[in-house]
Amino acid sequence: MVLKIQAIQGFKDILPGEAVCWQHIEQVARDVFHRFGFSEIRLPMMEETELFARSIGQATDIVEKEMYTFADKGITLRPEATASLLRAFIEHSLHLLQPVQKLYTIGPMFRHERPQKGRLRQFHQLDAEIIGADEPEVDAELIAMADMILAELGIRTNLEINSLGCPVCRPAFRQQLVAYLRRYTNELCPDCRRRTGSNPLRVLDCKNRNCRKLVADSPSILDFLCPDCGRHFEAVGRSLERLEVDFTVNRFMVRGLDYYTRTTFEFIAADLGAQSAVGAGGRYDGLIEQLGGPPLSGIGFALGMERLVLLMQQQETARFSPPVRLDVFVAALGREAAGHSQALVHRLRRQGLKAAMDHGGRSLKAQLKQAGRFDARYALIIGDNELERKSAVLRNMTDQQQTPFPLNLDAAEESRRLALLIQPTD
RNA sequence: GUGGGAGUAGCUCAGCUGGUGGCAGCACCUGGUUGUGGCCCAGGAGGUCGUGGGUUCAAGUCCCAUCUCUCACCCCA
Repeated sequence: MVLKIQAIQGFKDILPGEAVCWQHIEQVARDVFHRFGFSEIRLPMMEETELFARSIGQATDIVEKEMYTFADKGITLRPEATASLLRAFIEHSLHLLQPVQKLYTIGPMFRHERPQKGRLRQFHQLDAEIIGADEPEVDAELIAMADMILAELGIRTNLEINSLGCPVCRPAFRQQLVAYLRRYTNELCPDCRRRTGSNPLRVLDCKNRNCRKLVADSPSILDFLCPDCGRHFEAVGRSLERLEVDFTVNRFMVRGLDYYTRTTFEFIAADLGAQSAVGAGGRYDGLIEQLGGPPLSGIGFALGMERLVLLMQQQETARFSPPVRLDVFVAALGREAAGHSQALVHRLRRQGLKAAMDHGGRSLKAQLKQAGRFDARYALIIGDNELERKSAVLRNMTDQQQTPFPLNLDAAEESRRLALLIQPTD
């Protein structure tokens, strides 16, 4: 070996065994999205750097130090999906097509963070957004959709919701909170001392025990909500109850991105280590206008696919069906039989069957072993003997029953007969 | 960016206080069955013990450096 090349830090291969889990998750998610009337939108993975700076927030860690930016070209690998989606929404004036747009997108995001459990530098999200509606019932419906995806994957989580208020009421709260924190500056952890100045809301969800204790008696954002925000938050709760979605209100929950307003929520999972949020989102009224679009409000969420996979592997309730089995494995013995088999396998595939064979000229024993590895339902054994006698052996791999299969037909008829005999399940 | 833990076969790992790399398990290949998978039995293949330096008669084992992985802080899906 000249030089050992491996995947770069924080980037991971998803091997076949795990990929079936990913396929399952995507399939379930798409199905639920479609049930809720969402349409897929596919977006580029790079945008002008400016887009993220303006949406996520200039002062956030993401923009400040975690973005993969090609400085000379002024472009950046997207660290999240919402900004790109809104850019596309605005660019193509999608609001003119219908007043309320429900969109979802699935794909990789990039952040230059230190990898740990449930956190990678390239990670994947299921992202959904509702644009053009600000009714609290819409918030509830979107949250209920995420809840349904998790439920159908068999993943157990706790849903926490909060309201971050709006530009009318948040400044007053922020001011009061800072005033409160200033009184305890000496007792706060160093990080929180820093946060008090830069992002005081972040102190509310500090993990430090002492900070938690101090913050327990801090002013509550919920007491500061303006009448509109207060009514909105109450209604979201009532609506979630109608939809039978369990939740708890957590006034200490804050979100990292600057654009969030009003409703925010997180789906928390045990078994995920420190990165316990498997999904999260919130409302972002005002953001679209801020990006140069029409004055429309919006709300969205993202589910972390790596975290979903982790939970699927760890929670016994989360299961998915194994990969589909091969319908038939053709075991050929001898050159002539191999040629005949290859043509047959090809015709079977044209008919929609999952068929395979081995081209190594290996022993029957080895070939049947391989059929077993494919979890083939049937094996068709064709040797030069069989060609001569015009009769192959069809072996049911489950019950080991073997029946003769006539080879004295024309090619098309032969594959049709076989297809009929083994009755593929899908 | 800051800490802790770990790197021995494709995978999971033994290897005690330095003394020849493991009949180890799984997986793989071959044979037991002149052409019949899974179970069993026998055999085989597979390693510069992450890398570089040092101590020593002798290093997988001790020391230093470095790389990688991992968990946590931070941040967040």
